[in-house]
Amino acid sequence: MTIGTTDRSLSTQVYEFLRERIISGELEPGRRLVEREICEQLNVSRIPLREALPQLEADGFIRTMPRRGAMVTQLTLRDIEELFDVRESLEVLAARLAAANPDPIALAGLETRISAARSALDRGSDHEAAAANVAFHDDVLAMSRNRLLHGLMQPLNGRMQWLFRMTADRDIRVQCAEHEGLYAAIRDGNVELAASLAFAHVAGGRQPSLALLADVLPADR
Amino acid sequence: MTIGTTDRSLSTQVYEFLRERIISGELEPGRRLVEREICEQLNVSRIPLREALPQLEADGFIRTMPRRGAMVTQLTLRDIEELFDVRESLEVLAARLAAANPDPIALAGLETRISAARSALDRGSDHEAAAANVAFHDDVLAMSRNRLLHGLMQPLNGRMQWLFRMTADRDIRVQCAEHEGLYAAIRDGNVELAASLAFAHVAGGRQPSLALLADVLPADR
DNA sequence: GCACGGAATTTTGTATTCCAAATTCTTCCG
DNA sequence: CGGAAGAATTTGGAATACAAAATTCCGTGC
Repeated sequence: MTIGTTDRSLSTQVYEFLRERIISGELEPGRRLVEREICEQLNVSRIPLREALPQLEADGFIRTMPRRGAMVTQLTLRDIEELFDVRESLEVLAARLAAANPDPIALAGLETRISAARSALDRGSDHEAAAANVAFHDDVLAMSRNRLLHGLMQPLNGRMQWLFRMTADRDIRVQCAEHEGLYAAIRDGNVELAASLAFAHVAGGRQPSLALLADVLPADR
Repeated sequence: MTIGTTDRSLSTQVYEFLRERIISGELEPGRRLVEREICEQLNVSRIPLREALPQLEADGFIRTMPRRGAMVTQLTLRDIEELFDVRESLEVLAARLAAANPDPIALAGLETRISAARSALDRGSDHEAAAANVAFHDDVLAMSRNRLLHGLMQPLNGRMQWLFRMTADRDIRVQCAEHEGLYAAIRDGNVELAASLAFAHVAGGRQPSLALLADVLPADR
């Protein structure tokens, strides 16, 4: 892909380009990002790149060390536990806020996600079902009508995306069922039920994920 | 102040310089940040400045519009409600985690904050007492031993600091009392009590603050 | 053959200069 | 007084330069 033909500032495009490749795993954890390489590949000068890097760092996608450049963040087991704790709290908040404001249009959107996941499941496409489930979460977040919350969660989810890919297929049917329960609670405006279902949903994926990752992750720093 | 004599990268120093001045209110909300001015004032080139700006934006301290530069974030009433919601959730999580791990050294630190606040109060120095109370919150955050949580809360608190200054003196004695209760719950490892006290503590400051701000804040965007 | 030390190379951090495009300011005219 | 044309400012970005730090490479000695 050549950058420069579309809209927005180059810095933003570089940011998005790198973020996508980190989330997708193409730039694997630990990979060093060498400025010259990226500038050459994207055909941009160092200025927009060096504006993109601090953003990526602020969002936790890379770590930079003085005079040693940037590398893709390598999550430790502890990092992931921290992520789960925070995500748990914020997903619960999102569910609570969504249930407090069960807007019909947003509800219809959630329904779409659920039926998409279910039909993908029927067709045997676990991949599509997982994607629909990710979209469901994002929609709940949007439905919370708290832009700050949504903005905070985005990079957290991005950082966990590869983890989702590793582990989400595990119990995708369970996830779909939980989503349907959560949807019903939100639709009915049952704030406390939505909160506890959201909590259970996130918490439920925790131990299995951590167990799966225990041996592939680096030790804590 | 002249930048350049201390350690760390210039970008970081510029970032911190601007952040401090935004938090302190010296750079008031809505103020435009003109690159040339800042570069001249700090005697740095545009490069480190342009690396600092995306960081400030990622942390919510400034907003930038393409081709129109950066300005200090002007919180709307809705922004502040969103902040309260998120802070509520995260402070509760921090209290919960701290109570789950009542480390003696950290507890001693909390005690120090409490007695500092109380003695400042006895001396009639509301200002110092408020500072000690802010430090107390930060210590609880640190005690949660969740670096992600701590990192997320920092800019949120920074953005609300001027609000604290406006409203904190109001019921500083109530705050101290609530802190003491929270401290006891954490010390005793009473996770649920700590959580509900933290919730009440944040939620309690909410309506009074919003009422105070209702007429000075700009309308929602 | 391998560890070690130092030189050569690469990379980052920052400055400077330059330019186009967009925005803002000024000024002049109706 | 309002508005439009032109001037000045400002941002977004490129190219180049260079010192300092880090990394790589290589030759030497063991």
